[in-house]
Amino acid sequence: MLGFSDTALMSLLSGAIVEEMTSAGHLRQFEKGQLIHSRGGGRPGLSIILSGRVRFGIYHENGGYTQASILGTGHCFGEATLFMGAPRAYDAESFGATRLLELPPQSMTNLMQRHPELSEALLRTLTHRLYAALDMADDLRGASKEERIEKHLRRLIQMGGFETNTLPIRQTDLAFALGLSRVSIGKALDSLQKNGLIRLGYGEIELL
Amino acid sequence: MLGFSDTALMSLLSGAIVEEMTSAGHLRQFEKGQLIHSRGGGRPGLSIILSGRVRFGIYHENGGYTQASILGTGHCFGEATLFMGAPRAYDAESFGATRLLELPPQSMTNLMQRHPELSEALLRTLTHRLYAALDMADDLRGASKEERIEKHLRRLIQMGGFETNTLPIRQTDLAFALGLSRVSIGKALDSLQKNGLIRLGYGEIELL
DNA sequence: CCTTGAATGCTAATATTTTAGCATTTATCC
DNA sequence: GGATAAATGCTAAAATATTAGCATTCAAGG
Repeated sequence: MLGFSDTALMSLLSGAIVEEMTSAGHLRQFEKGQLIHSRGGGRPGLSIILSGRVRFGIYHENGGYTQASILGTGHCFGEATLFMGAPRAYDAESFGATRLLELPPQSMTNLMQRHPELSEALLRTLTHRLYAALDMADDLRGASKEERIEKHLRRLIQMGGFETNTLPIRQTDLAFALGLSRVSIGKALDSLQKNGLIRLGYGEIELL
Repeated sequence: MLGFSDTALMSLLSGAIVEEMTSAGHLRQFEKGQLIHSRGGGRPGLSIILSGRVRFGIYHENGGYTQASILGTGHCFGEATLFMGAPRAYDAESFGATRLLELPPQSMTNLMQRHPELSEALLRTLTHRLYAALDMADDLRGASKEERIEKHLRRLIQMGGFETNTLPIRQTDLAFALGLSRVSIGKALDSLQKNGLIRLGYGEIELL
């Protein structure tokens, strides 16, 4: 399971189940920057990222964009459509060339009934995701700008499964993601760079 | 299942399973304001709130307190100790007279293997909690003070299972929970009250 | 009903953040 | 290598939030 984050669904499943899921689901391929589904709509089902990365966020009517998170290879999404019957909460788009395994609700119910291991793996990933979200909320209200940025970058690397520590992210995205203005982010990034914690590039940030 | 939030674990389980869980677990009783477990420690296991309410937060060394959330009757907590092997993330204390059903990890594994329904119910609650947390994070970065306060109060009522819309909460707690100063919270509450959305009391806030 | 501690209300100086604008740098495409 | 669009850097005024202090109101217990 090379390159997977160890909290990703796929790294918690045995090869036998993965095979069975592969034959039960169906494959979708995306090139860089294609829309996977829109907020509010989308077919229900669980999607598993076989390769690549998916970026979640909201495209606003005024043209702005709020990035919520990035999930990398091995992670799944769409749990809310399965377990809450909810529509898609975010716009999702491929962040690079991406292959998805899509499992309709029926297949998932079927698989979970025959394999308690699958339910357990889902419980583990969701618990990890829940605590990551709670941690993020804690940061948003408690931590300083600099701490918030550093933690956010670490989370992106962790969940996005980036091999290197260089993230392809604009300061504008960071600003939206952390609820601050670009000027504030700029100052904080500057101070982080001066302390040797990060290196700033054009459209990218490296965590040292 | 009267009085339960419909996203609570107990409202998703059949009577048969509840009975079996009751005999497998063991009961703990608390009076108002007793410590249930401390952040960083705690025995592993799933706790289910049979009656009452539990308040989660962090007591700081400097004497301050940061309230994270309140869970009401029917909800469970401690998933992280089961599914992540993590220590307790928050200090937990009974918010009123409270009865807990505690299930050690072994019993839970056992029960989940024999009852796929239990796993599914857990998946549902956790998904709900995850999206509530993501929603909270969205609010923290995007929304105005007033919106943040209103949404936070609604979440407290929803998750805490308060029958009435009157929450026993101090403005100081709200300030900590939302990462703002008491002065800011005071102003925002004042404006909300003037718009007829809330009613302020001494140590309590009513959502209208 | 009086006392006491806790919670809220209020204020002004200080600090921080945003806004809006323009300048500069960078990567890409011809 | 020149043109172009996108991203970052920078600035100062305006808006907003925090801090710290004290005054006031409230609830509970004697």
